[in-house]
Amino acid sequence: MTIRESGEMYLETIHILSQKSPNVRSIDVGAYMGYSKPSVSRAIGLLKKEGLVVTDEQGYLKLTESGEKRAEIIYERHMLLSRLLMNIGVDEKTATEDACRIEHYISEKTFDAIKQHVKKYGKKQ
Amino acid sequence: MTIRESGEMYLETIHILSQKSPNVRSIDVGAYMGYSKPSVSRAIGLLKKEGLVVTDEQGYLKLTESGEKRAEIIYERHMLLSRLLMNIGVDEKTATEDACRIEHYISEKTFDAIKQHVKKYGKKQ
DNA sequence: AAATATAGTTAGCATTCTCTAACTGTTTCT
DNA sequence: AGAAACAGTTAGAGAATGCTAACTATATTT
Repeated sequence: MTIRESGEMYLETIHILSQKSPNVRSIDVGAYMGYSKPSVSRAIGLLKKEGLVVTDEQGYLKLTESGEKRAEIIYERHMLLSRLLMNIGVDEKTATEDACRIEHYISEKTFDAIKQHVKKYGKKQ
Repeated sequence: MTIRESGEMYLETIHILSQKSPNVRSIDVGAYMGYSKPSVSRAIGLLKKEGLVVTDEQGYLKLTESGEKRAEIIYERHMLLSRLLMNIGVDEKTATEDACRIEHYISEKTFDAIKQHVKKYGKKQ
């Protein structure tokens, strides 16, 4: 089984929370995403089985190398997408929310085009 | 219960097929979408229950007024999205495919911004 | 130490949406 | 008329992903 939208969201969340503080727990992931503990527990279990997440000695969640790679791809997509939307006039909040929902369904090709576009027309905001 | 991504796709498909020929059957919808007969049967049943689709005297599928309205919204989104993607350099096939996947997740606000953008920078292609 | 709080898991349910298998009913062909 | 083909439905399975209830285990507070 390969990872899907839901799994990508969990990976991205761990990635984001890890930047703020390296000690990320399941409960923090759930709080951030607005999901219940069992939902997170199950999802993290699957990510562990996929070799994308591990828990360190103290029980904190860590992305493995492949998990980190995957999370970064999604996160980059998220950033680029929201920038594209902001470039065409969408406010930041809406851009972020929409980017979050559609980031999982964009092809590599489109993603590349967005990258070029954002590079050309204002990388910031 | 309100309609979701899947239902929107069925509505859009009926809308598209109706433009080519007004006599659309479930089997045509299935063929177009690549779904089995039972999947279509079930989905159309739900759309009928929602009052978005009816069958005429000869058993052909017709969108009701509200179904048509809904289908047009989605179709317009589809067109605008693929134009936006083509505007930033994505080839038509990829743009169409990606638009199809993300059209259901875009907010009204973002959609308005895309509309403005497409109006300004090349409405065609 | 006992009580409480916090984190995580297990079990089981619900929804959405696909599928195959098998049935019904209606045309169409020979 | 009988066989075959085609369209549609019913029954039931199964994957993905959320939930609540209830449990375990550990840490903290009194």
